Amino acid sequence: MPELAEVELARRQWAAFHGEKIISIDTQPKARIYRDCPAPALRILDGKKLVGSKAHGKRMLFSFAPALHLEVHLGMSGKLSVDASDHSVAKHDHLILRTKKAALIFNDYRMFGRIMLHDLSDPWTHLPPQPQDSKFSVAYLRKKLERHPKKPLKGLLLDQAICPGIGNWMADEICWKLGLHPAIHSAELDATSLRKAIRFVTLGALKHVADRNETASTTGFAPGSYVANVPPKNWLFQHRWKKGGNCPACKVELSRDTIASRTTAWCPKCQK
DNA sequence: CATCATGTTATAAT
DNA sequence: CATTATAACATGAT
Repeated sequence: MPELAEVELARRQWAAFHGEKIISIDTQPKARIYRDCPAPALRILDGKKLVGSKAHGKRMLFSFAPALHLEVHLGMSGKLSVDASDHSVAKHDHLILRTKKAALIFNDYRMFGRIMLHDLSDPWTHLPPQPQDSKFSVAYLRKKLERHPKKPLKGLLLDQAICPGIGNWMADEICWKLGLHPAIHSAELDATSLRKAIRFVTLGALKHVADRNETASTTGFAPGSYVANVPPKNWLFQHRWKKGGNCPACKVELSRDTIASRTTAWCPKCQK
């Protein structure tokens, strides 16, 4: 269920244990999340200290001293959580890193998620700018619009090489904020207003979904000890999956269809 | 039993 | 060749 704000929240679960040494590792070697990195290779983390972490788009990077990194992608259903260090392996717990204080758990029932190991000092040197970065400029977006003139707006927003971290719900939210139909071609778009809407939604999501959980997510480690906050009622998010959901602005019933091969909800009155 | 799910990627089609 | 569209992946909820 992860887009950039949910990914950031997941990262902070494990980040609460920066400075802790890994004392044992449990893996489910047959799990598909190991398709890029065989499970036995993770033994190299044993005895190493988790020293830091960061996120980029929907990816997370957990760093171990020295120059060793575990990259995690949650796919569609992946979850990171923490529990007491004697946590017993639950269904779909594919990776558990145990420290003296806690168990760091990666659980993913659909297994679209994945993990990778890197031994470069910085494995993330060639990633595109994130919407929350200063390099995500009007000029950057204008260049992308020119390069992908026939792409529907929704598809442009979902393209991780263009807008890293944006997923299905934020893409719909951005189209709604723009007042534009999600199938409109990129060639029709104005880079300035597009950037404004993207930043409003991504920065807002980080604030509503990730930051408001900060205190709870970094204290204690009982599963579910933090509240899964969501954007406010005047965001499309709160209405888009309800059957007969209505536009939070004009109250007209929302339309839905498959656009850019994903289910898309929009307001037929506000978005033309 | 059929449909759908907050994602990515290999392959096909333009 | 570059861009765009579609199928496939695996499991669970409805």
